Amino acid sequence: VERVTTEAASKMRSEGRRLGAARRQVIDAVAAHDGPVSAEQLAEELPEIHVSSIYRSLNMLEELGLVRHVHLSHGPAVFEVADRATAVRYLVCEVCGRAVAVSAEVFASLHRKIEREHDFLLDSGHFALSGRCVSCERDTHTAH
Amino acid sequence: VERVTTEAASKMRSEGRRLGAARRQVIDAVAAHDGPVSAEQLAEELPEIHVSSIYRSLNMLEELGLVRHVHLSHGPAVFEVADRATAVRYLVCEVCGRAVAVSAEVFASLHRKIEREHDFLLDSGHFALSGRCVSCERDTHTAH
DNA sequence: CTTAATGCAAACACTTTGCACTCCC
DNA sequence: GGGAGTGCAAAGTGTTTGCATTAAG
Repeated sequence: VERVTTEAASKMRSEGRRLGAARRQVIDAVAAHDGPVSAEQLAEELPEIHVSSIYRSLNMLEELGLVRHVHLSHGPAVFEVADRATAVRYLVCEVCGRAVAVSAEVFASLHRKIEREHDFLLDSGHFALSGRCVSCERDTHTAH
Repeated sequence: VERVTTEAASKMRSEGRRLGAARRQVIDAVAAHDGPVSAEQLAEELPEIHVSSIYRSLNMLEELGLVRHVHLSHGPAVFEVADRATAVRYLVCEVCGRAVAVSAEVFASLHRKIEREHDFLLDSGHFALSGRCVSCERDTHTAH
């Protein structure tokens, strides 16, 4: 959590970037969450920082490779620290909206298969995988 | 192509829906494409139909299960006839933006694995999978 | 003739941008 | 004190909605 902020600071300095109030607080806030956060949520948590600065900070942090955004479904993108984002994939239920994180390793053999058969290197983390929890699926069937 | 329109007409009638100009033309246009189309593309092809009617038609066709929309990346959703949409998955290159369709069967074992290990029924078609063509990957490496 | 479908304009959600001001280095 | 960072307002996409009008059944 603290490490992220320090790493961010040095990366930014080494690129001639400065570390203003918005940036510092956005990094800290993203790192403080254990799951992904939307820009709007961050704006609520940091009332003195303007939304546009939050977006700008997130974008620059993403360029530096410290943060990544994921699309869980329709609705806003969500951000999280890069190393967590690369370790995890999200399954989002279309019915209840819940997002469950699963290890990226679950996709390893699919990656290999697609690289072999389609000359394509999958980045299966950028968009969540949608579907339905078995429990929601059951509910829609009994409800018919 | 013709079959889709006929099927649509009967499904709609059986739900007390009417078949106006916009709907008929939207169905035909979607069916005429062999790949996915955005609402805006359809609006260009059908200048006498207003965009909002195109969206309304697409949404209702989706409710009837005749059409599905897919998110290829950022940018607008794209629509295609339901049976094609369920047979195919898209791999979208983050660099060149090209979308390649691959058989849904490629994902069959992943589906089973995720159902078994996470009680989750994957609908791997709603969002495209992003990544990079091997050729684009090569280019970004040599260009650094 | 009744009520669903359409066109149009306005609203909406999310994100980016231009510009003046601020404050980090 | 010079230029990157910030706030604010405004614009930009992509999509939906309210309402008066048209037309399908």
